[in-house]
This record gives sequence, C-alpha cells and structure tokens, in this order.
Amino acid sequence: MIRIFIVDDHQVVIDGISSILSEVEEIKIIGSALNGLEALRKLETESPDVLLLDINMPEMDGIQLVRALKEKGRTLNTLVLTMHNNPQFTKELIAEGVQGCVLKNAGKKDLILAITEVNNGGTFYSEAVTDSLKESLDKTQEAIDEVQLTKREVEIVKLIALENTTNEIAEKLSISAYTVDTHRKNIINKLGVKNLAGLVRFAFEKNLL
Amino acid sequence: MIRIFIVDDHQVVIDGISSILSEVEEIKIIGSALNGLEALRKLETESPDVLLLDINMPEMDGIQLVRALKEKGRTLNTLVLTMHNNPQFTKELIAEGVQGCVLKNAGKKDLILAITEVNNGGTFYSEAVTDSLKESLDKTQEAIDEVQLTKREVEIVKLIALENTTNEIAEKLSISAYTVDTHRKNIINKLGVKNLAGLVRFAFEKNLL
DNA sequence: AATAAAATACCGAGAATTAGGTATTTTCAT
DNA sequence: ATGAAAATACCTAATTCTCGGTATTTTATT
Repeated sequence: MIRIFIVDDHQVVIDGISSILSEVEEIKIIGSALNGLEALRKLETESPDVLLLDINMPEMDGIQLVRALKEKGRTLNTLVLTMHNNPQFTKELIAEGVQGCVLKNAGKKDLILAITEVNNGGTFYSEAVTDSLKESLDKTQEAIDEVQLTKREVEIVKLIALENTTNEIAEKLSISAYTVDTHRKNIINKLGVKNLAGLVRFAFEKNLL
Repeated sequence: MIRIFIVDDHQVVIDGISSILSEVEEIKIIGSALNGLEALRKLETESPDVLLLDINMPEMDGIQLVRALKEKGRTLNTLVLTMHNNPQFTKELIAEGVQGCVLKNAGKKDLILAITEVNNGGTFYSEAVTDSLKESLDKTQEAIDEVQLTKREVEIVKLIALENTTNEIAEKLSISAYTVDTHRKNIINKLGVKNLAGLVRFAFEKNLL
C-alpha cells in the first residue's frame, strides 16, 4: 500500500487526482493541502510514502515547499505534477533532489507508474520532460561549440557568473590569478562581448548555469 | 482572398495546414518552403498577404528568418505557429514585430481568426500565449517589488546588464557618473549580491530584459 | 504644507577588470 | 612523435568597479 499526500491550490485538482487514484488498490490518499503552509503544518504529523506536488509552475511554491521541507530535515519521496514543460524548471527540480516529474497531460497510466517508481526509491521523469531538458542541454552545448569555448573557459564563465572574483577563481582552481585573467580576456574576445556584464549575460542567455 | 505562404521543416505539417485551410474559401495557399533559406529565396518572387511560420520553438530558425527578411527590407504580415508556450519566446516575437502567435493546439477556428486578423493589419496572440506572458511579467514585477528596486534602479540594472559602463549610463541618462555609481551601489546592496556579476545574474534570472 | 522616498551629486581609497602584449608547459589527436 | 590546441603564467598601464561615507534636490503622498 502506497500512502500519498497531495498538495495543490485547487480543490478540484485534488479531487480529480483522488478520484483517479482511488481506482487503484495499492494507492491510498492519506491527506491533502491547498497550499505550502498548510502542507508544512500537516506533514508534521502525517508521513506519506509519496508526496504528490501539483504545481502551477510559474508560481514556484512547489519548489519552495520542497526547500522548506528539506530545511526541516524532512525528506520525502516527492513527485511533481506540472502543466508546463520548462527545462529550466526541470533542472531546478533535479537540483532539489525531487524524485520525479510528470506532465499533467501524461495520463493516469504514467502517473501510477511514476508513483510506484518513486515509492520504490527510484526516479521517474516523463519522456517529454527529459526530452525538452536534453534539447535544452544540446542547445547550450551548441552555443558553446559555436563560440568555441574550451572546457576550462566554460568552467571560468560559470564561476564568474556566480560572482567569483579573479582571485577567488584562481584559488578554487588552484591556478594563478594571471591565468584566470588570461582566460577571462580570451572568453570576452571569443564571445564578442564588451565586458564582464556581457559575459554573465551570455552565461544566462545560453543557460550555462 | 487572403494569400498565404507557409514555412515549416516538416512536409506533413505543411500538408496538414493546407488541408485545413483549403476548406476556407477566403484563404489560398500560394506557396511553401521547408526551411529558412528556401523561404528567403522563394519570397523574393512571391508576395503573400500573410506569412505562416511554423516553428519548433527550441530551434529558433523562425525568429532568424523574420530577422533576415527584415534586414532585406521585406516586411510581411507574419503569424507564428508554435507548439511550446514560452514567455521568453513570446517577448522576442513581439520585439521582432511579429503580428501574431497561436499555439498548435489552438484549433482551426483560432487559426483562421488569427490569419484574417493579421491580414487586416491587426495582431493576434492566443490567450494562452498572452496569459503566460502576463504571468511572466507579473513574476518579474513581483521580483522587483520584493527587493524594492525603484524605477530608476531597474533602468540602471538593465543598462548594466547590456554591457554599459558607468560613464556610458551617465551619458545616456544625462546624469552624473557619481549618481550612477550611487545607484549601482544601492542596487547591489538591495539585491544582496556581491558584485556586478550578481547584478547581471539577477537581471536574467528575473527576466528583466 | 510637511514628510518620506527617490534621485541626484560628490569624495577618496582600494580592489577588480580591461587591454595590450609575450611565452612556456600540457594535452590530445594524427 | 610531432604539431596544434589548450592551459598556464607573467607584466604594465589604464579603466572601471567597489565601499566607506555625506548631502542636496525632486517627487510623490498624506
């Protein structure tokens, strides 16, 4: 028996999913919440096997909830349901250690499969989700290839975009600050940008981070 | 009679749309192309009333085609068909002066409406498209509100992210470089970032540009 | 009309970036 | 094993950014 807790800000959605899942014997819904705060409170006493987070992606409450739970030391097998399919969002989910993500139009077969998979400690990302992520990563790689940044240069672009100064980068990479200087110079040339701001801009436009 | 030229890299899609539109008396397809280059060449002799650009959004060829046409001084009423619904993409479309955008799952009623609207010199953006754009802009506004950046500060963040130096900004805004300095300082404080790189990062993460 | 917030302006010192080089060592693929 | 590309390192001077301030004028709101 897999015990599930649902979070969504629309009661209709909770009811809808409940009705779908009620047809499945091995799955039982043990509770639900209409927002992050309510979820946090209820999850202090409830201990579901799988947390089903239904997110309207543009409002990132879902990710915030995952973070809040993590801060409290509360790690749950989490499955995210989303309407949108945005690779940036997927990256964040993975970064937060969310076990799975399925699109709302995925159909109940996928949903049930995802739930059981996540319950067993595995991960489940819809094909559409991974595809668009892969596509995005390919795009990034293409952008890098186009301007012919080397591995080291990409590394340094990232560190600069993350607010590291030349000296800090030198320290982190255990190389001379002079070298970092040279790399930065070459990168700015290759990208055809004017200064550090342009470099950071490139990093974000091409989703390097 | 509205004369249409279709661009899409899949023949099937061209055929499909053709078959849908062939049911409509007022619309006639006068030509098609399977890629941007072919489109550019054929459009030198063809003069459609509406250019129907079917784009697989992740590959931005569509936007590139619009730009290429613009450079040639060729302005056409353009309607973009897209599968994805990404506010960033919508912004670019609007910036390029594209007259309309409909989602592929919009249904033929919307498509025909969009075509006639664009043909009449108007614009047509699917509700779903404008909604997600509005949502995104609201998000941006929220982000600005959260850190309480003033109008002037937002202006300066943008200019910095666009690689302008302090002196250049001062000139553009007709204020003293000292003032720009002060603004930058205040912004960095408000955002809680470490340096200019962090500022540019904020600009991109919050879609300020 | 009074007040707060925003925008403006200035100063100096120190840190970081930029631009112009040159040059050696590693790494990798033919 | 050899050549090319990548990574490393150094130097100087000029420019730009950062941080610590202070202070006046404008603008908007009650």
